[in-house]
Amino acid sequence: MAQKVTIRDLAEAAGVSVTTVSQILNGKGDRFSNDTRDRVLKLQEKLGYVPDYNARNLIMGSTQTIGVLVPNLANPFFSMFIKGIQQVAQSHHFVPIIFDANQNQKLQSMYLEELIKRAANGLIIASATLDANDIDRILTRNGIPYLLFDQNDAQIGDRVWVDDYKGGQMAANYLLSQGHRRISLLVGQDITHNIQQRISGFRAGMAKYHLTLADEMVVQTSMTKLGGYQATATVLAKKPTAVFCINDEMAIGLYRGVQEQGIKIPDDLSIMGYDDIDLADFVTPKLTTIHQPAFEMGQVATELLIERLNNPRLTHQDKQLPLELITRDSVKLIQSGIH
Amino acid sequence: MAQKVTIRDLAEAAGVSVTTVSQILNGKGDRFSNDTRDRVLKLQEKLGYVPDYNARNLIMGSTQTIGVLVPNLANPFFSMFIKGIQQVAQSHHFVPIIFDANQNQKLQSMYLEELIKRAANGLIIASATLDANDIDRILTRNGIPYLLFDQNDAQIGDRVWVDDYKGGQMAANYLLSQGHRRISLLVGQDITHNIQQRISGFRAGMAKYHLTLADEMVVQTSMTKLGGYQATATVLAKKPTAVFCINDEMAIGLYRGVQEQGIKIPDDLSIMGYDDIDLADFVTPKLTTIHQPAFEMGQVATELLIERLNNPRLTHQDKQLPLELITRDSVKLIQSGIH
DNA sequence: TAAGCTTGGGGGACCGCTTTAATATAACCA
DNA sequence: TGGTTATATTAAAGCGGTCCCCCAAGCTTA
Repeated sequence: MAQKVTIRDLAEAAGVSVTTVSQILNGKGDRFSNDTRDRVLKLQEKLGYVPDYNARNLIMGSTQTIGVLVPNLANPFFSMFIKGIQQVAQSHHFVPIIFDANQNQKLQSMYLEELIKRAANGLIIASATLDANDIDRILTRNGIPYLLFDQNDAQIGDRVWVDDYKGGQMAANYLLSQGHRRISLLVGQDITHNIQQRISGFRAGMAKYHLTLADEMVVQTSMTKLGGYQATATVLAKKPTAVFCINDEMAIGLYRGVQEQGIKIPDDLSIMGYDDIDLADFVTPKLTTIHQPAFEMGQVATELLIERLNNPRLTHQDKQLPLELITRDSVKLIQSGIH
Repeated sequence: MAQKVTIRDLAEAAGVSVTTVSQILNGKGDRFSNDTRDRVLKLQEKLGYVPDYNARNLIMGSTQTIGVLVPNLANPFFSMFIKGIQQVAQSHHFVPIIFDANQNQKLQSMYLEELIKRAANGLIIASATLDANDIDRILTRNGIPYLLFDQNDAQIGDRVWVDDYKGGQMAANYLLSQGHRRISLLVGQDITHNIQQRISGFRAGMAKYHLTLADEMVVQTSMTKLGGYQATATVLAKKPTAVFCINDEMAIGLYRGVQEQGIKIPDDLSIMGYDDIDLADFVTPKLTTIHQPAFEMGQVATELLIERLNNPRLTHQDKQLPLELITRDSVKLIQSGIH
């Protein structure tokens, strides 16, 4: 490879000073003659000069980088979330660095450090296992603005959220309106704040019907397809008429387990999910679920963060996005004596 | 935020010179007394000193960064691929910067430039729409090693691949062995080299049975679930007994379209996919497909690239990974007079 | 005609770090 | 005792940029 061309090379070639080149290339060249300006620009093209990223950032103090931490890239919800991030980051000339922390505590800390090292301007963190206060401590110490996602309890950092409590209620209402009374709840291992909200909302929804969700009706497993599948027997043992899965992935896993037993959805068992990943529309039967606007959430999260980057002394930002019940084919209307 | 702590602050606090601190922190501190070393290390912890990334890279000339370009993050195949990349990158102290080019030509070029600007040490490119020669020209001009993926025609850059030709054959063989003769092929819009191989292999497989794949039996659509779904009518119109989808995503889309018509898989129609994304095991009926080791491919790709980074004058690297037929429930054994 | 603008351009400090080469002291050996 | 070597530490030269501030020459203007 040819030796890298520096600003000094370019200056020399153009017969001007380094200052002149720098100014012109940074759009501050009004005070130079057209002649000089053209010459520099032409020569830049010709020599293929690209300002050294590190040198530039060193002095500018910004990397135009946003760090992103998600628990699982393979979950379509997060794929969409990331796509949203990428889109608006790009339009603001930021670059997202994405880490899949794999729900692994240690890895997350590592990545967090890596992002700090790399002087990310801001962070978007969707972490189940990192403690919000830990994050806050380490990040504010380093003066890095961030936005917490999927973990909205702590009143720190900015926030983009959906009303999970209401989402839980919506799910309950719908299931109950379809006549279901014996409902099982399928949840993950570590209950983040937002999930907790969903559950509470669901409970509240049942309470309105003067029903309570017995503890024995909630079963825990990992929040993946496999987790849902593995929980099949346990769920079935509860003899529910419907099960509300705390995310679509698990619902899809449960689909398989249930269908393997020859049980028909929704005739023998109704299943409801949460997230509305693209897949929900492609399984058989199509999954009834609560739609979370993952892509928009990514967009808004990034917008808020960049907003704060531009204006550090903004007060706490908070944006809520709407949830929506998507009724498809996985929940059956059953007879019910009540109501 | 407290002013960022620099190496000078730390040096002063420890009562030693900047050099000393630098050396100790970079593991070259053998020549200093234990006393000094401990003092510096302790103080680093206490002050929370993190070396400035840009300053460091400026002088070191390396960013420890690998750029990754994929066509679609939401495709589970690429999610897994990326997970593989992340894993080995991490273990070699590299950080992947991932871009989802969204099958958009312009975006891809933009991202490529961005990656060059950011002085990525090397690139892994899975691009359908960028011309291999263009990539090569721009990248070698900048002296950046790279590895092309899913586009193996060009004999440039390193290469990790599976034998798609054989994969196509395997699919054909299996379908034919199950008695299918009237087979439709569902492919994408832009046929990359590897896909072309799959198709050729498939054709060759049929040829062995003295059959030919009529052009009218191949239908094109976009390589997504939605694409598969939208192709339903066209596919059905061909009246095949089986259809081979060039990737699993399309197969799953087709599943839905077909099932909406009340057509039973595999009883009325057999469907076969390619990739073996995790989902293949969770749809109903479970999808018979050809397994591509996405995760391993990500791992190997990264290993090869890092290998080259460490040793630029390596000869062309080439690694082949095995394909595997995964028979599940979406292909039916039908009566056949032949064989 | 001297002071003051305007126009076009350059010198050089500095960003935070690594590394080379040099210095100072202590220890060892014959 | 003087020379050699080992031990412990540092001064200073950059890396490739940006930007503050100064400079020179030609024109006005009162």
